[in-house]
Amino acid sequence: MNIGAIARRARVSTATVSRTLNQNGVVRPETARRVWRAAAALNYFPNSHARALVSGRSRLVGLIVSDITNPFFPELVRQFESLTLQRQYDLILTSTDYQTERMSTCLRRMLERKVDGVALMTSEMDEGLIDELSRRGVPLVFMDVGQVGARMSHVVMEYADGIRQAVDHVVDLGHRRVGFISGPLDLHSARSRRNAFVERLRHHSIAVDTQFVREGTHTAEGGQQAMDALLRGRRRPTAVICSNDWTAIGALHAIDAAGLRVPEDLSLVGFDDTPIASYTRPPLTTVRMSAADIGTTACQALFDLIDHEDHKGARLRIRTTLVVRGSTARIQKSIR
Amino acid sequence: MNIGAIARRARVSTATVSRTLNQNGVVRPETARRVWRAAAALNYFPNSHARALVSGRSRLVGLIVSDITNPFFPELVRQFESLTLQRQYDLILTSTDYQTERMSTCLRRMLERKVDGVALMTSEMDEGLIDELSRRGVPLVFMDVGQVGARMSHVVMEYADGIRQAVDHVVDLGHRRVGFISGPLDLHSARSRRNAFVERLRHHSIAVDTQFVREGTHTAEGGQQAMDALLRGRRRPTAVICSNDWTAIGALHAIDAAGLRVPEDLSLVGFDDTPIASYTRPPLTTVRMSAADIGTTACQALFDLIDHEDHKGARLRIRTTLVVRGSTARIQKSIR
DNA sequence: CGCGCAATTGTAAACGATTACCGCGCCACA
DNA sequence: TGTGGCGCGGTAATCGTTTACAATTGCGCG
Repeated sequence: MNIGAIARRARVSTATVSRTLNQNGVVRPETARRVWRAAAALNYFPNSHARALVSGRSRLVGLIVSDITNPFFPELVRQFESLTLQRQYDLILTSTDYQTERMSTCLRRMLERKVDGVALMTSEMDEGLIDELSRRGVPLVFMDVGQVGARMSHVVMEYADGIRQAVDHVVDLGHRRVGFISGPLDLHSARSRRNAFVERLRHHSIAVDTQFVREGTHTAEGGQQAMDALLRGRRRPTAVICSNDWTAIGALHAIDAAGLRVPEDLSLVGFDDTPIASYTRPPLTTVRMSAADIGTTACQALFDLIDHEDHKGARLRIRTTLVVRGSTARIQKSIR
Repeated sequence: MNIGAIARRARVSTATVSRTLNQNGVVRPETARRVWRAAAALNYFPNSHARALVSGRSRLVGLIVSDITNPFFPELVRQFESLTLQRQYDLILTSTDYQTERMSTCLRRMLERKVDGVALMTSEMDEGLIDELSRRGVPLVFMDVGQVGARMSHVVMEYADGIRQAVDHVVDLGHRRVGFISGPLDLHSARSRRNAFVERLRHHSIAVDTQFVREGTHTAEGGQQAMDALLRGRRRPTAVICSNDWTAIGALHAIDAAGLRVPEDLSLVGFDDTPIASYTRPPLTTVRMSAADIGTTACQALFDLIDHEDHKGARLRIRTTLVVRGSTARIQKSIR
């Protein structure tokens, strides 16, 4: 079931078969029909490896994320995959599981597979391999953390802006004792959110109580523990901003367990606006950062690079919006 | 940077290079060292397409799911991907988005890519292409719905058993007016859960009130609407079992909005035990069906088929466990 | 010293496509 | 009638590996 078999059956050469099937080159309609018939009869489909070998292009793109299990990613992956499918490309998905070493093997394998481009959203980086990719002219799209340059674009998430919106929101509501539960601070994205928080409080001339800034893990468990700690403190915040929705969900649990109510006793803000945010009790006020947008933007950026040899690389920004739901309210009384 | 360049640099033939790099065939240690040095110096890595072309094997496996966005899948994908990585295989991920046509194009592309195996967890099937795959001897692992045969295994989820556990649980707690919110009934998996529900009630000699059995959509929204309908009914159930966790979360919302409490006024059971289940208010009693287990099992089954030409195909069962949390309680009073 | 065998290494044919290049008719035009 | 051009289609090189088979080398032994 290769091109040769078709050629024999249609009594033409393999060159003609190729020309017909790819609709390039000129073939007499009558001949073409014979070829198509033969191909159909033999239930032929091309061998993409042979194709890739000669053309040097694989119609394969890679997507590297740190952890698909993070509820932020599925929507991103979905959009990305959907677009690659539309373009008749296939998608190789890998997760680094936050390990630089896994990142390296993934990249290396992409190199071996001659992927036409790679999009990556992780903090783990292997500079050496990234260089290698870029030296070989493989288009690269970074999300979150990365650079822009020849054959590489960067999708920048405006975390800081989102956090500013959140801070402004609770300050508007009269809160002055504002806490923050960050993600793991070895993550660039977590640090930048925390820093933005501190900065924005300063901007409002509010002293930052270091007791109010806790490190979480971007998981519900981490949020719960951090909130526990906040509630045990001598002074309590009246509003807490979380580095992501899951942290907020964990925090919600801790607050509940302490017998306090949201938003009456404590206002709570999440980040990401994952689907669950509308279904917590109360529904979560959160900073929306559309994973779908990011996926779409990144994929388009990648194909821009793939399609245009001379593309310079671009910096794309993902804006955030504050979604006010039920977990924040005007300050009513101070706690303790 | 191909095998020929290394050969020249190491002053050997390409055959020797290949033998050295693949560690098969015998090569004098001294020669091997020269080859390795040359390979390292040239920063060589093999072209997997050329390899695949000659060997006929691609070290690529496909994973087809209906919708990565369904919170049940990420954990499954993660495990699956993790195992394929361990085996030095790459993973092509595609979602069908519940469309048979997308399923077809995905399968066809896998065929073209000469994947060494495919695992699929969707209801959409293209019998013709499945036959094609199996005729070409491509190992297939079905999850949820499928068949077992030559070169194909089936990971069976014991939905019915899980539903039985759920029914028994609420019946044990004294409930007799038990409702059910199903998934979309065009899905095999949803139907089998609903049927198991009806059957098990009968087994307890409890009449099945058709008003109590509602169709949802496996989403929070669907659960909310279905629960709204249940609560508006003349008679209300005192316990409701949901076809998945998201449905239960939606239901929880509807109950909340109606001013009722879980579990005092109404017991609620979910299905899947997705991560959110422990973080709802109250924490959700649910039937655990470990997505991680499924991913692991399916991947192992797939590699069993890949590794053993003569493997007959197996039927693997995924057991369920009831996880009792706070959303179910002994019946206290009837509503209305 | 010559032979046989084992240990190495080289040569070249695959794998399945794409494509540059060439050849063959045929027609129009001078 | 010769010739240039065009439409069509075939031949064969090419992509980067693997591997069957052949060739070479070295060594032990009679």
